[in-house]
Amino acid sequence: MSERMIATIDVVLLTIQQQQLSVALARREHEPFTGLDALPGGYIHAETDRDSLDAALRILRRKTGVNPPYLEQLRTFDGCARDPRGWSISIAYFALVNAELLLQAGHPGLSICPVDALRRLPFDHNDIVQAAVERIRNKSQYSSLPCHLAGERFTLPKLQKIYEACLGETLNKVSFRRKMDELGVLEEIAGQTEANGAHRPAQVYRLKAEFANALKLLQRGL
Amino acid sequence: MSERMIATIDVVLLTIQQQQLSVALARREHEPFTGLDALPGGYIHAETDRDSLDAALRILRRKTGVNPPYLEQLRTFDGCARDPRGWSISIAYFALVNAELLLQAGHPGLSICPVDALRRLPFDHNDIVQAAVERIRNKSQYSSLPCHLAGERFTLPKLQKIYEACLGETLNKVSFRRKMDELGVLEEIAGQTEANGAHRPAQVYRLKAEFANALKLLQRGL
DNA sequence: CAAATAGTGTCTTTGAGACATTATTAA
DNA sequence: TTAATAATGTCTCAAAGACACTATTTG
Repeated sequence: MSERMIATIDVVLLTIQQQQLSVALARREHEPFTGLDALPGGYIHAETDRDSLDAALRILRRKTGVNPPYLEQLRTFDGCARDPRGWSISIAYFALVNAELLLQAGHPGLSICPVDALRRLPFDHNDIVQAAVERIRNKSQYSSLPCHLAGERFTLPKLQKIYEACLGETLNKVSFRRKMDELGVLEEIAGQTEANGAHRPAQVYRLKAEFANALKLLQRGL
Repeated sequence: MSERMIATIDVVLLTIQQQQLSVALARREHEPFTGLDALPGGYIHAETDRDSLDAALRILRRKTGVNPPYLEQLRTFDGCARDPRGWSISIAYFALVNAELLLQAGHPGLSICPVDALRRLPFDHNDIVQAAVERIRNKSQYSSLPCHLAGERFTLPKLQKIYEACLGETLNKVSFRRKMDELGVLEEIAGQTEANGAHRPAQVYRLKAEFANALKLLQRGL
């Protein structure tokens, strides 16, 4: 029946490594392109996955070992030209995780590559990564999205570096702090500071519990 | 083979009727839900559609008779619960068209319903419409998107009403005109005005040719 | 001329960025 | 004390909204 299609999931798992926005790649174990690095992906299992979000979580867990604090659908890539096996549908997802968590999982076959230094990937995976980068650039301008890259505890200077890596530009310190204050998603961990050299230590913050799995938006961007 | 799925397209075709953001519905000709109004949709044809965008255009032409000036992917709705036939994938698209063009096509079985007065639709089509409304609300704040609802020629007061219908709020006239000027997508039709009562007639504008099929974005919203 | 909406000038307020100052630490 | 970064106060400039005024039409 021609209406039945190959349906897969691909996940763009982004993280910050050495102040660079980077993407997790998994060595492919199956044909086609066996042995090459590509986005973590796999088939939807209609018997066990309730929906594609479920499938994306399962695939991420299996291929990267992490349960990301942020996961949303990116968009669907499809057509007759993107897969040598023929007409295919890939529902692409977009996930964020702290780099330490990802390295801690230490999954075999996994690598992390800065998005600006990405080589040619199989299928249309370069297009998918590009769409994810556009999405994070866009949302970083007016939301708390990059906070999910920061891990459990972080200082404002570190968070600003993360925002800057996401946006690909430096930010005004005063404006950045005003915006974080306006967003209202952070809370001070009273009394806890982080020393980082011969100078005043920085206050440590965390995401308020109610925003751990939600985004907060600004009326006006950064 | 369990990885082969039912794959369909659904299109949210939006228009403005009586200053209200409205959605085109088509009477269903096939099971399930035969005879009920639902989003125009159909199967992807792997033999003839190069990709899902192609399929969306074909389906729109067949079910509504129009070739919309704006069409983009919305997102994919999927899972075991949304279709009585079982696990399914619907790649949803989002289209804009001028109401006159749509009525001119006069396609049988087609109706137009304000999104705020929408009754219960089959499948998860209410969710899909809601996602489309969120998308247009969002993009109307900082882009030329609503211009594609305005038809060939229009005055600035009419365009402002269209933006207001999209956003669901009234706008400041001076700010709106400054933003339209800043966008730079409009051109005056020299000498052409439109009278509309016992008062000064309004200048007629059109979209510049280079923006007929493109969006222009603002740094800051309206 | 009166009434109505189109279109524009300008003032006020808000908010973003620049710059400067204070705070706190290690050497 | 010095050097370095954290944190904050404040000034300047740009842009959004409010308001008022002019323009042009019909009755």
